Amino acid sequence: MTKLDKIARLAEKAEAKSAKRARKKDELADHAITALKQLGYARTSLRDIAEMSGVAVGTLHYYFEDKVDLITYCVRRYKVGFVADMGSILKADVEPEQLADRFIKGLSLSIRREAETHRLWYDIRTQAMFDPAFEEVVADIEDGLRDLVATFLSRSGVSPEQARPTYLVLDSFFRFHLQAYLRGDKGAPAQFEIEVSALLNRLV
Amino acid sequence: MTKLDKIARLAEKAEAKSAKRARKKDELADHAITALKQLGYARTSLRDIAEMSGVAVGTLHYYFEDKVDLITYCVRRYKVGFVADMGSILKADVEPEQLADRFIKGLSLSIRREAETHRLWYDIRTQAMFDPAFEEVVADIEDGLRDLVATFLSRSGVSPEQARPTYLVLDSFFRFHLQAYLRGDKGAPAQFEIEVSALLNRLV
DNA sequence: ATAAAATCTGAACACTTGTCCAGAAAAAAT
DNA sequence: ATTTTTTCTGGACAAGTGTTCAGATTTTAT
Repeated sequence: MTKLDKIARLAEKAEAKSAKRARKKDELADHAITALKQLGYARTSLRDIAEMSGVAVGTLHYYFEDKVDLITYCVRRYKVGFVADMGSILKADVEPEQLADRFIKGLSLSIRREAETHRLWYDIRTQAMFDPAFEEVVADIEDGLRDLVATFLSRSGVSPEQARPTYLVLDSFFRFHLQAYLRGDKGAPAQFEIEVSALLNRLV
Repeated sequence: MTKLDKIARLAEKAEAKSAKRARKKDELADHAITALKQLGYARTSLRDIAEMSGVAVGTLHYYFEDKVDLITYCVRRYKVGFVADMGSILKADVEPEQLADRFIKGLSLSIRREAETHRLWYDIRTQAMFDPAFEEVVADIEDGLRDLVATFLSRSGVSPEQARPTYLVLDSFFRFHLQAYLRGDKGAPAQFEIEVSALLNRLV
């Protein structure tokens, strides 16, 4: 066995190790998210998360620097997933007309399915107004969302300059009907579809 | 002195007393707001507020039921003032063309002048997604804001049905540029004016 | 089988939180 | 001037917070 082989073997081991650690981090983050989306950022303690994960408090600190590190990791993880989900809708080969419809339906479905997770996003986004520790992750995610809208618009033949304003408009309707849905208004997602369709038709 | 006179006198006293109490409540609330807008809902303790008011913690409980009561009182108080301010702009006798301009300028000025207070509003609005105790005050204020937009639209000759969607759009731009402004982007309010003007011109 | 390294535990720490309340201080009524 | 009522104080309380860390446990390497 040459020296290079040895080094390669060691590198492999190290990688496998950090991959395992990453998997465990994600596993913990997933449990943390289930806790966070129920209680919100301020009301969720590390003990809540530890209990939810079936793990001792110390373990959380073994994997995450501190509470902020844990929470930003969680938010990033979930929102990346959301952007990917919505992105896959746009990748499917569909006619431009159907595209907008699918996009909107995807969003309204997400209100129904992931209402609690989305409210966590709005919680963190608001926290960022007070705590600079959240500024970066919020800006990153908001960029991702804007890009998502940009690809949607470019596929619909609209100038990409409209990405930011369109994102903002979509977001405000999304947030409003999410709020209504959380308050018990089961018809909110359908209403969301109607109102946003009307708005996009005027734009596209 | 007749018996009726006596009763009237007593009623007067009672009224003066409760008026005095109301004034003191408002005084405390104003101090509380200065604390809340710096730290946000979750991070502001009753001790912070007490210190800011130059008063002992017990005094706060003498005037307010509990923390939620105090905070909702504060939010209501400040937002009512904001709606009144904006409403007075609409009451002035101006041409419809100037109206939109004035309205937008008023909003952008408020970003500059009351940035911290507005972020408190967004904080509470998000809290309402988790804590039903805030649902009522948030719904009330949001109704007030929608009505504000409605009167603006009716003066501009736009169907009042557009009030809700227009409010949502204005809100999203307001929130976004407020966030940018708080992050240090001094040009955000001006940008807000430009973007919203473009949007309203298309609508009006 | 043994040693070493990584993983995990949960008690302990120092601190903060909202709330309560006996009693002091001030104001109002008599 | 005296009593009654209102207003206010600030210490005490129980519960909860994030963080630390010595040591137990498990996994990995030799």
